[in-house]
Amino acid sequence: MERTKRSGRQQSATERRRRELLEAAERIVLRDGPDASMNAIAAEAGITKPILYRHFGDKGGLYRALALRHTDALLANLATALDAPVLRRDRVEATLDAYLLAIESQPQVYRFLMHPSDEDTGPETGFDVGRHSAPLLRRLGEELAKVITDRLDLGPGGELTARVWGHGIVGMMHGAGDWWLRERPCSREQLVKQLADLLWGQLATVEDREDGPGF
Amino acid sequence: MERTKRSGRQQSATERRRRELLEAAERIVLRDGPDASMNAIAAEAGITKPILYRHFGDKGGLYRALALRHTDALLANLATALDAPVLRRDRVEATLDAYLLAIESQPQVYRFLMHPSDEDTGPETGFDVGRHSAPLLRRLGEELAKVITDRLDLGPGGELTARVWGHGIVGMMHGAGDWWLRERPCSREQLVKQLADLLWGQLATVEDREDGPGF
DNA sequence: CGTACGATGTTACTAGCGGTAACCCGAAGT
DNA sequence: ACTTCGGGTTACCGCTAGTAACATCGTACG
Repeated sequence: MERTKRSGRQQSATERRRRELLEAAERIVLRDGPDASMNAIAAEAGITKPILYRHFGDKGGLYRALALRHTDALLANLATALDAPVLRRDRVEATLDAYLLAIESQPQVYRFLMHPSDEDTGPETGFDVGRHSAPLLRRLGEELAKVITDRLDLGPGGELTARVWGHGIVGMMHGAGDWWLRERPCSREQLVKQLADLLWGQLATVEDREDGPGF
Repeated sequence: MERTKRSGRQQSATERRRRELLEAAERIVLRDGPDASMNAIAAEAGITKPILYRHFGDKGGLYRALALRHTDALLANLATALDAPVLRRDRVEATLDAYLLAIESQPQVYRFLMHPSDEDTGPETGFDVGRHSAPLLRRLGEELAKVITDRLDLGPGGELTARVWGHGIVGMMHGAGDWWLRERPCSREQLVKQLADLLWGQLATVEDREDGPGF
């Protein structure tokens, strides 16, 4: 059992190597998009394919490892925005802005995270059909649901409401952000304001058009 | 230029054939998911690959043709729900319900439409980077934006607001629907009600928890 | 009637992908 | 000295999307 010295050194070495490989992979993914090939990644790292497979198992494993870092970073950002001690409206706007700033400043990372072709979530029980992508969105939704549950008094059944709202708001953020990133129809501040207005019930209070068949 | 007779007959024949091929493709896609191979589709149709390529150009073309039908059908459904002469809240709920009913009753079609691996949108000008999937969501968002613009009096800059809201609401519907379809945490009616509440500004009016650091 | 055309269909192939088996080598441990 | 083991390579498998070349049948036209 006296392998701590060697084993420890080895482990740190392999982890360093792993990080190097991940950085090379990131460079290639940023250059070639989500369909970067293992050959290209291996070449960028100065090695050949089997090493990648030894480290990450399969392509999904590499992509998951690669995604985890950015996912964690983004989640941390959003968590701080969500914890700011300000008015609720300001907090919501800050969170939206943090997300949009992230996807705006690194659109290639965003596209990679959101559309990882498809990977399976491993040997999961149940759910035999139809697993696809975007575990990030699920994590975001659950995280937001937790915050909502903690902060708001939603009464009985509030936990369900919080989860619905969490995933709904995240979906809204994602959908609008995706469209905005592609078309750039306005500034980030404007987008944040419009979305916050929507969440603040403007859709319900705005008047009908006078000329149309208003209902 | 007198080829109308033959040409017409031929065209109808080829279109019939095309429909047959599409139906075979649909059967396979429904069975094998979005990564159905061209070989499998051709085999199901009783032919071989090159014919598929003659009819649809490439795999993206086949998938686009296949997606178009369902997309149109879904859009038509939502349009009728969106045009119902009832209160705005009821109309919103009906639209949400129509969407959720569609994805609930045909989840495989839904997954195929939403995650078509990745296809390029053809020789499009501009947008050299980052095209991915889900043109359906964009169409939905734009359609909803049109309805909002037509119906609501949003004042100056209202067109932008309508588009933001359209894509935001569609994103909310999509995100929540995707999560709901996977976890089935509640009935469709409950989900619709919660989402409509969210759009009706409940997030802004609900009270803080008394025990937490409410802001 | 013959013939040229056009659409339908096939076989056989290329190029590249993810993934793997077999082997190689140099540095540590006893 | 000799074994063990992790990092690395070559060469391969099975599969995919996509294509070139060839065969076949029906129909329009001289």
